Amino acid sequence: MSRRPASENGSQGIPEATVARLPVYLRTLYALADRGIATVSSEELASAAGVNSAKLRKDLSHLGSYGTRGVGYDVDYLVYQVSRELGLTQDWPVVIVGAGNLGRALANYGGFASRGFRVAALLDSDPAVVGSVIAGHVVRNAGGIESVVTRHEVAIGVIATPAGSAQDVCDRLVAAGVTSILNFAPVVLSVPSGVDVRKVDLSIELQILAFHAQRRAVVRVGGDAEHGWGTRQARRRGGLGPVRAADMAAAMDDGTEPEAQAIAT
Amino acid sequence: MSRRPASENGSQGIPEATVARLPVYLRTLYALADRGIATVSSEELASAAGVNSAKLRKDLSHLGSYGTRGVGYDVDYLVYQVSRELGLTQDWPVVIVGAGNLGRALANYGGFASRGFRVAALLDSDPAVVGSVIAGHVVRNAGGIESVVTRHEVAIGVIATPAGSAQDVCDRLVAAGVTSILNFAPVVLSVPSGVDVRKVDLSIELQILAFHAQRRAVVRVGGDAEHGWGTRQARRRGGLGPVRAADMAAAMDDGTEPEAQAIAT
DNA sequence: CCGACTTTGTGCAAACGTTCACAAGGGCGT
DNA sequence: ACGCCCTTGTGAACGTTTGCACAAAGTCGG
Repeated sequence: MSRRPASENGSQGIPEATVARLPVYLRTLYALADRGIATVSSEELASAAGVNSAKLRKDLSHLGSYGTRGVGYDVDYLVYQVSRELGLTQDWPVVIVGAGNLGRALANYGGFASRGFRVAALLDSDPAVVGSVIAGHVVRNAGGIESVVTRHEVAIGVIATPAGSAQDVCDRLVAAGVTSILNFAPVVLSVPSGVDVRKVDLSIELQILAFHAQRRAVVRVGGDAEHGWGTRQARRRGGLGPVRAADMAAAMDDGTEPEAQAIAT
Repeated sequence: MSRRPASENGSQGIPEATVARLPVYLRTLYALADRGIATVSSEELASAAGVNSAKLRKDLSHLGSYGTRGVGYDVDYLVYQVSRELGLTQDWPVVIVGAGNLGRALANYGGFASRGFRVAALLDSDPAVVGSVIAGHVVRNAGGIESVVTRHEVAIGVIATPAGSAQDVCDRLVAAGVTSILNFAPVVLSVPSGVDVRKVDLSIELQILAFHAQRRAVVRVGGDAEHGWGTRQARRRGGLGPVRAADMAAAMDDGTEPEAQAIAT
């Protein structure tokens, strides 16, 4: 993710963990405003945002002193301050590369446009898709990445291609001047420093859930003692050979397959 | 996210940060195996997975001692160990609620089935969609959540509904016995303890990218010195009413940052 | 069989994030 | 004008995560 050393955070510089929560606060604030609520305490806002109130206050304190003691925070005012801090008071043109299932869903996604993000172009390399219209956008040939990025001064690119093309597309986006990338392809992208990559990976999230679900199941059924060949010490094997075949057979036959993605296209 | 206190981690119990990286290692390992590589060092694997090697080794050490000093890790064997730790040696039936753009994209997503996850059912409440076939699944009425969950012993639910229905759907999934939820709707779900929720939110990711992109732009153009009305002390206003409009106007037309100064206090 | 070389696994310290608990500050009723 | 009550903002303690640096442990050539 191109982590910036926090040392660079002289006096400005909001902790990364805080930045990641600001959008949640913002959304929550919008919801409150919609319900006609003008003022909110840290306790209320925190509970609506699903965090604890001390954390919320510390997070907001990084933006400045925008609350009123004994009263709380003015909703509209805070909306504005958080938006400004996140850079949402300006317009962000975005290119989406890959117009498969996912790219289409993204282009149609309403929340996309709702916070200052605007789809500048939707690109794909498949001739069968190029030229079709999706969510009001004519799908352009992926060959045009450079010209679209330059002409619209796009800073944010979304990669919704299959894994195989992702690094290529990424390189071209970066070469064209994109410095922020949201990657949906299940690969680790390598980018020069100064470029920010965030990834969204359904499969990873499911695997994390599976881990916890499994742990719950094991605890419920078997207690937390170790049993079978799972014990760490017992697992140590002398050489690298004999045991492996059995292990692998067990692993293979459950339908697990290697990569082979094709999210889109 | 229902965070478990790490104190509960006796000798087993893998740090959350490690769990979140295991799927990335796993994917990387599969890619290596596909290229016919049988053995890999922590340095190589780490660089392919985009982390540093000390972190990788520490992460893997939580699963056991599965490497060979002077040699590295056997790829197939490690694949199996990581899979087992994540609970991917068993089959996980998943229900997807919401068959809109996103739900459809998810149902079609190849990577979904590739790691032991299987779509048990696809549900929607819209009569116009119910009955249609998507990715080989007949869309069922959302009223059938309970029976589907019970019959297939579903532990993982995916919410791909609009924000407004998400909490309802979530409550019903939980009541039916689902303990792990992957939420794509832009709301904070509230669940009883013991239930695990992970969220995926495109809009949040974009906003985080926007924050960094903006920061880069500001630094490049304006330097990091403080200027204008930004100082915190100066920011303090008397009441909540009168000054606000002016502040906002000022903030609007001067595109620069009020941040930038000593947190000292 | 030995010694040189490679790579793992881990103790430790520093960085980072979270939470508690409370002083400082501001509104509001009297 | 005063004092009570409420809520913010933050110092300090604690827990978690990262990364360095190196001893332990294994391989491999001779």
